[in-house]
Amino acid sequence: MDLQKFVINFANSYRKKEFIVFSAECEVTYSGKTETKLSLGDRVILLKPDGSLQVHQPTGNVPINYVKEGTDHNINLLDGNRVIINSHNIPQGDYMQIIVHTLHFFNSHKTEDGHKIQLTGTEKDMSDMIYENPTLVEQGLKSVKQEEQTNYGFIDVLCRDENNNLVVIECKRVKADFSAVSQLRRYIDRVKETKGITNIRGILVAPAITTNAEMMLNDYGYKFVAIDPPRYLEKLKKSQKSLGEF
Amino acid sequence: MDLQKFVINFANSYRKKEFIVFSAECEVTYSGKTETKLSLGDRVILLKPDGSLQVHQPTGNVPINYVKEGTDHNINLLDGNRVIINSHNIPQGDYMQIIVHTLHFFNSHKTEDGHKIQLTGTEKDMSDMIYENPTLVEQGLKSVKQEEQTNYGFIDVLCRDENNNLVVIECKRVKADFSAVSQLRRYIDRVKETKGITNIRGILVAPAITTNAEMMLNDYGYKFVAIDPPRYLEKLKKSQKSLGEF
DNA sequence: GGGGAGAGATGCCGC
DNA sequence: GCGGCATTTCTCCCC
Repeated sequence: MDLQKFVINFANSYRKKEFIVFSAECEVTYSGKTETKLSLGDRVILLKPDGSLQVHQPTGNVPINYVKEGTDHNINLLDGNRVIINSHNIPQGDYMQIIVHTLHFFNSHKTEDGHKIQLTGTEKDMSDMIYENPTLVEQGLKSVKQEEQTNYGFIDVLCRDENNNLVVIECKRVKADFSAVSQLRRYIDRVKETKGITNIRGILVAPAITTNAEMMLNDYGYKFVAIDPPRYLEKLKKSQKSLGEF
Repeated sequence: MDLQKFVINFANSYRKKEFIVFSAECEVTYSGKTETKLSLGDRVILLKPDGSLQVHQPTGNVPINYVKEGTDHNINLLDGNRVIINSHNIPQGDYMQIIVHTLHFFNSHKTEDGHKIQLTGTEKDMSDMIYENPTLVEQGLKSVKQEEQTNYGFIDVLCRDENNNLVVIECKRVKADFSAVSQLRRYIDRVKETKGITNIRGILVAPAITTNAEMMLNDYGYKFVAIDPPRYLEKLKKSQKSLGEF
């Protein structure tokens, strides 16, 4: 497909809100939240029906450049042998420019997909599990409230221990770091202040914790309990079962 | 292209490490860090030369499903009218399965792109600007050190004020929130402890701060100074200039 | 490779 | 829309 035909096809497909996919040797500049410049190379470009556009290099999980949904796009022949695509998103303050030198392929088509993804094994699942069964965390623990709102953010799970101390529990589905400990401390500070109580404990629940974060946690007098998110428990059970079967 | 030809072309292109792009009505399941299920719909799929694969719905800036670089892929006819692609990444513990019902288009090609993106206007640029010119933040401020390491993380800029107090400065390139305040507090706590001093102040520098975060900041006795990242300053100057010209 | 923190983070939900 | 926060975050840098 020559560049003139590319311009016409692109414009038609864009007007019809089709999913446009093409590959080209191109340069990209972006101006908005920052300024970026990407010199000539081969990239695959997706322009979705919602107006979002992504530029993909041959490596990496994320687009090297992009504009969000609701962006307006404009295509023109720049001279005999180049094409320029200007993309504006006024509310976002974003502007992107692609200069196409060579087109490798072009495709566009109507798409139908109303489905949402179903996902399990999130932090919320972990919080639910602990709220339902707080003794997983500590003997004698009783759940009080989930997602308790404070002015300093919300607490994953609030419990009482067997000595009737309030216990603030913060869950992380991956290895806990400094910011998790800071978050826990922030909630405890706030509860101490608003409820005017001092017999309050903090527990950080995660599959693991970094060494330094654990030291900080200990400095603050809080506790770490290692628990995997629900999905990992299932996986573990299955693998143990399989091992048994062999 | 019929499904049998799709399987053959896919396998050939994959072996040659070409950039594969296709669109299909398909189902996707993923098992790894979580478990996901996505039922039948139209998606565009990218398989890059590095082994990473992404599934894109017609909307959104990010892939709905993906596996990272270094993943192994396997394609087969499932029965007369479906194709199954199995993707494994053993080190990551990831497994993905795509069942293709209808193929909309297929393309693959060699790509060349060794270029890295150039980017300006980051938090580091902001930190540099403040280190070079600390009086932007406060009259009489003198820079001491950039990226001072503490056991609780590193400090963006360390200064002394005109009364010889140590001043810890934390920069954010976007509106500051609770976690920025928590971060500042963590560093100050640590400096107080390790250096055994109490005449230490905290300043949070950002273009803006949320109301609640500012209350928390005030509770802790720290200070907020509104400064835009370098690029925004330029932008502001330009827009003021333009206004003057009209 | 782990730890720590930024990112043009993105996306989701709540108010 | 802002706020608060998780994310299969991803990416980079430093130890």
